[in-house]
Amino acid sequence: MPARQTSKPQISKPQTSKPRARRQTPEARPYHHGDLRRVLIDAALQLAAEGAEVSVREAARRAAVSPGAPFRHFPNRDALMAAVAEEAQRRFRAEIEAALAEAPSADPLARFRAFGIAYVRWAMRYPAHFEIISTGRYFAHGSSAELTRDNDELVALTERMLAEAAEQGLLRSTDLKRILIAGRALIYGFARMNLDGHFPRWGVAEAEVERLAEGVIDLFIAGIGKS
Amino acid sequence: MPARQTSKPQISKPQTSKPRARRQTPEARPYHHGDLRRVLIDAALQLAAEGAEVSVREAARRAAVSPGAPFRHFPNRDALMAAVAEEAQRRFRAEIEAALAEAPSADPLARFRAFGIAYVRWAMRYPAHFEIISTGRYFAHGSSAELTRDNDELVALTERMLAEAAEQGLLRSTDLKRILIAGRALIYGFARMNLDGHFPRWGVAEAEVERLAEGVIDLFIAGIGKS
DNA sequence: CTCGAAATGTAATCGATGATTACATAATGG
DNA sequence: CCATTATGTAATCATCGATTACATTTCGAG
Repeated sequence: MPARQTSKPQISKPQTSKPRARRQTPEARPYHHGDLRRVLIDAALQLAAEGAEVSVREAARRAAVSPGAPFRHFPNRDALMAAVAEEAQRRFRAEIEAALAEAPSADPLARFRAFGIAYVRWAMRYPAHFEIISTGRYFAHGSSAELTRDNDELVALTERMLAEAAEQGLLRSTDLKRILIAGRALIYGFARMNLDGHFPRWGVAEAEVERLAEGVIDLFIAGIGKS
Repeated sequence: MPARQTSKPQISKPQTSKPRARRQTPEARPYHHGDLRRVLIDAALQLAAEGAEVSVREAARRAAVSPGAPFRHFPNRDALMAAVAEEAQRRFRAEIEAALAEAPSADPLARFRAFGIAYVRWAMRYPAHFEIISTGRYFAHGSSAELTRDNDELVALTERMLAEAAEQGLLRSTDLKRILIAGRALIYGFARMNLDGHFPRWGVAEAEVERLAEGVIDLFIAGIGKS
């Protein structure tokens, strides 16, 4: 994958076509490139999805733009990564909520189960994106209000499910915080074990993972349930 | 932290003292530096502990050696990281086993508890080291036989504890694999949530973490236990 | 409509990094 | 004692994130 031509003359871009690019939304945007910011985020997102290192230069390259251009839209690499994380988190949350929309609203523990399964599935399907939103290793996590908000709402979601379960007398223990953290640790830990490549060492085959996730979550729910 | 002088004349090293450095072990080692390999690993380990980026050059700098020297001992950066991981894993395993040596050998679930707590504590105390040995993001995890072996033995350790618990009729379920993975996911997930900075978002204070870990593990054990 | 200010992109450059190479030197062992 | 070999140095490359000076396009006020 290395050995990328560095002396490529950059094509110099004839710039003849592209008539005008009238704006369509009330928010106005189109400048030179059209919407470099958006394109850069998508490029970075795809870069991550490909398992490649996400570099500002490579994103710029894919947007057919000079290496300095991205810095007009992001003060530094971390800011780009934060934007990428926001986008990923938005998609993540949307998928979780879609899964919950199909779950029986009456049974809080069934909803918890659906949440956990959707969580693990998304992490399996978009490992690089999950990595970005979950570790804060690529940028300062608190730097994005949107990210924090999205995350907090997901936390509140599971909190409500457990509170409801407690109200309905479904739980053995009343220490909701402990149950909440344990449940999340289980789900997060399972997703990460898969992501971090632990499962081969545990004799768990790729095809088995999803079913195992269900089993593990069921075990947990049975453990906290009454009787 | 940047702006490090690049034109530093490197001191040219008088090299007068250091009489001979007779070898002591049957394995022979002392060449020029003494034991650059060892020193580089320690430097990298400390670099990680300081939260800094681990770079080959910086490790070389700390060993007072030229930037190319490390490559005589490691074919590339990843190989250095693998050696660092081996060292970290060795220490990790030693601490886990020390903790288990103090646990009651008769009660397998108590041993499991002790294992989990020691695991989380080590991860809290040496976050960068834990990160290195647990993610495989810094090098190809399967590339080190020693690392694989150490890890497998830790897996086998918990496996045995659960098998014993099952023999003594302490468990509700007979699906040991499921319980094993769930337990590990819980412990690993908890450690990672702490490492990845999730807990502030969950309203968990730093000082609270260790006690919460115990609670969460107890909750799990109660969940899988009979009655 | 026009023209200047602001937004956006380019080109060149900097220091740092991982990696490779040619060369120097010190240790080992026949 | 000396040649082989292990070890380290110096120089060099390409890539990266970042900054700066400069060019060009867009927009809006008059």
